[in-house]
Amino acid sequence: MNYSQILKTCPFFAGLSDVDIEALMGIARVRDSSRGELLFSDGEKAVGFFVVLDGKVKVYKLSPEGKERILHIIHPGGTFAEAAIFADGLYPAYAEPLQSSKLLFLPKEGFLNLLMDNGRISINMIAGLSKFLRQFANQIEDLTFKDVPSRLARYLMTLSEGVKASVDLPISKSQLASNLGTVGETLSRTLRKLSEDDLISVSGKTVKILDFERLEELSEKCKEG
Amino acid sequence: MNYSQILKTCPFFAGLSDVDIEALMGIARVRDSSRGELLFSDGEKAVGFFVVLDGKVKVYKLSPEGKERILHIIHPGGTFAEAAIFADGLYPAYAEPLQSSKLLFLPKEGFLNLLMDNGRISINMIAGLSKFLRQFANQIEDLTFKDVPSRLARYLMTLSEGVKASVDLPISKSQLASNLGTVGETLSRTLRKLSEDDLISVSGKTVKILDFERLEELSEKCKEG
DNA sequence: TTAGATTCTTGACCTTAGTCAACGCTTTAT
DNA sequence: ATAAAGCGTTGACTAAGGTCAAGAATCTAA
Repeated sequence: MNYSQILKTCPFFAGLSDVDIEALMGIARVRDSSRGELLFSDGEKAVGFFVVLDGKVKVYKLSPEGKERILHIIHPGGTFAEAAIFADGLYPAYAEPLQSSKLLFLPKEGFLNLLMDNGRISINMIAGLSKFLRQFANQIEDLTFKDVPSRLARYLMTLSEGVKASVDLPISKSQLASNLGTVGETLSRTLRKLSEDDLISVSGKTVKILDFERLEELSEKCKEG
Repeated sequence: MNYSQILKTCPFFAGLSDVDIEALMGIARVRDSSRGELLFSDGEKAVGFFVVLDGKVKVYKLSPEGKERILHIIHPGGTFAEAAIFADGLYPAYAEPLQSSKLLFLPKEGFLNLLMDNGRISINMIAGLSKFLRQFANQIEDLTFKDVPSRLARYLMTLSEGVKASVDLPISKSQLASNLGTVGETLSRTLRKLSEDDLISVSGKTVKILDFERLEELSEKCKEG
């Protein structure tokens, strides 16, 4: 199987010439990793970053008491920890696969050399970081302005891309709760409430959207708006 | 007054050669802006980004009801909106000076051209974005794991750099509240509580730190930890 | 100085959502 | 098949912190 082909489909490598891709592949290592295996820890020295080829990886923080808060879920084509090799040289969080995953590891040293004289790669990297930043800004906005039902509604609308009437949650409900900044119990209750209001119907991991209009409204609504 | 000299002291331009700085100055425009003047709005097309030479600028989001949440306060030497010209080409928030400020405006077009064949500038940009990302991740962590007293304590410790016994709040208390993800009333109560516990003493904008040890402890503590 | 406008403080109240605990359902392993 | 573990649901309780409203203090301008 040709990894270069996979790479071309992912945003981070979009628009790169074959030569650039080859250069990147030259320094990359493929790594298979199974569910629950710790890829790196918060505070550990950053030696490189990852591209997800297959599977799913969660990046999360841990409170001193051991409660986890998921910052991102990375799907195939996504990258993670790319900021770490610049910011302060330490990984800023924990990372582990949610299922068996195939990863590409790009070591810091080699990558920095490539960047220095490859404008295209640099710009892609900048674009990727900018999008991340945007995502984080939205998360912060959500956490301060929106309550749980509203955040859940936004999540569902995003999943359905505004059209699909039926979506499958890509992760477990407790993981989703952590990603939405809440806990399993509250998510459970909120799903029930939205069902009772006939906005959605839930069966296992499958969520049917019954009323796009009101769900959209809810997702835009703010704390007592 | 020589702006190139100022630029050299700010992280975003650190390590650039004189030639690079001149190239940047070649495309930059100086702009004076007074308190409350809107620099750009959320959703507006991004035509460039800014460097603060003098003064202070707040970058904030507005809820539909008009409540503001400050995402950053930018001090001299800092940049803002640099991610906007990459992410989706729109400004992600509002920006306005908290006082009369001197800004440098770098137009998108010219800047992208520079980036394309200047590895050093690209890498600085990447480093800057990475640090931002780190900050945001910390904010999210704080919002989910820490309560208001703890966030305030962390803020004060950062201001005092762990040593200064007396610090002046650089912004108004309600602005600070918004930046800490709370409201004026709660900040006021929290400041009082910390005073009553003899951790600090407050008089106007001046805060004296009476007990570094316990303040540090508090800043690290989590919700019911 | 005085008036007006902000900003800050305080009290009373109320809502959201987190905690704890118990139990049901599903999945995996032996 | 049955145990064991993990995930999900539900109820009762609690507390952090937001809202509203009123008053005090501080700042600004004529």
